[in-house]
Amino acid sequence: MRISELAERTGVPVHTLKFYLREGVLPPGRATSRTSADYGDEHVERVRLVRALVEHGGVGLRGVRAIVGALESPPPSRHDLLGAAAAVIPTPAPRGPVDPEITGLLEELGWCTWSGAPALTALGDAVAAARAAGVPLDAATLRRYAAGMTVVAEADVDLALAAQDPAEAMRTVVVGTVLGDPVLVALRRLAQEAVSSRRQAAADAREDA
Amino acid sequence: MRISELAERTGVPVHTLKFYLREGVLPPGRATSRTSADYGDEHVERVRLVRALVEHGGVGLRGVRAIVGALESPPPSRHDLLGAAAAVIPTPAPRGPVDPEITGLLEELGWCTWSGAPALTALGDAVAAARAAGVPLDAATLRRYAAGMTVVAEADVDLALAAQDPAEAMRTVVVGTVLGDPVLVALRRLAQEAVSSRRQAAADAREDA
DNA sequence: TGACACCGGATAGTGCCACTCTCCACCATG
DNA sequence: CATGGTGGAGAGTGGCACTATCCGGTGTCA
Repeated sequence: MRISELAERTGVPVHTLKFYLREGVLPPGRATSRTSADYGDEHVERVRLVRALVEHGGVGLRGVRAIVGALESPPPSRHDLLGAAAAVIPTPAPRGPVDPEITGLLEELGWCTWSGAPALTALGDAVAAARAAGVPLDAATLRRYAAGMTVVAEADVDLALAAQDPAEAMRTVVVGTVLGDPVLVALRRLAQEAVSSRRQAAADAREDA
Repeated sequence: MRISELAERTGVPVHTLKFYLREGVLPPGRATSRTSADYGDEHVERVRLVRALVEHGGVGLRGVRAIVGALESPPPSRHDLLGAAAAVIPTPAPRGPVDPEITGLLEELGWCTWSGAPALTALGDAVAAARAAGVPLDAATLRRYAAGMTVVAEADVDLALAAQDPAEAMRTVVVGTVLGDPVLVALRRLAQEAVSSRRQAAADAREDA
């Protein structure tokens, strides 16, 4: 198909598609002449991926470029998969040292991670920011958070293991992680409401009794 | 203290503080003369809150203004607290209708939420985006996600109930929700790694046997 | 064959937003 | 009295995703 049809099918303006081509997040089509190229279903899929990452994942085009680059050359073995995925998932720049309390907590959980891992510094910074803003985020709460995220991570790993080939597993891990975050955030809001109203109902029942 | 000392204590440039004053996210100090004002510890706290929300919460100044406005006039009763908090927490604009599968899932969980709630549409859009990007996000996985987030939400509600006064509870809910998101995201990454390596170890052990 | 829209490619411009700088009159402090 | 910080307002900066303009070439239909 031509670029105009690609635009029509994806709902993305032609200008933006050209921009994506220039930025290297959309591979060029098979050139049929000097001034026209042929795009296939894989381009439609790619455009949808890019849009989802940008709009819902909050990923910049630099991050998208890294992700699609990794998806195009997936690691051969399942073992490196998670490392390769972690290397490609955009993470906030580290802002400060990690509180020893955090590393202690992770050790206690048996989550031995290489000190300096992006997710570790991100955790340290996020906890420090929350506390600086006045949230009483104690170790007990963090442990409960960790328990909840373990449930989530089990589901994540199962989803990745269900993939047929390494390329699909890679896509599931990377894209599922990035686009799964907003899903989890929304579920957290809904769960807060549900838990709160359940507690309220229980309190009312006690009051009536 | 004067604005320069406020800048020094918070590490935020004077120009930025003036900007925050203009944008209404930082209340003016007590004027001691026509060209000088006095700032207190509450200003230091507020600046730290604003920085945390902007830098780590990814909240824009418009959202920060809404949040600090709500924190200054907290609801009197605990009952409205969650509603008031939900109204103030920035949510992505709804992009499309919610898949009936999602609403069915929530009903099944007993999370009866007003159709059209921001968190509900956000969930629908996030799931739709993930699926459009090729992530096989099935209902079973969503159920597991919901289970994990229930654990998180229980911790959230307990944290809010531990607050002394409604104002502190409000701050804990709103700020804890916004700044808790990056904490959870980081924990998810670490949990994925931990779960994956645990599974790997188990598989190796089976192989050796 | 010729008109014409469309194609690719490159350059420049837009809008948003958080921040930063400039300028000014004024006052506190040495 | 001189200096420099202060409050206040406007304009400028930089990053980034996108959008518009322009160009020569080309497929297509009359």
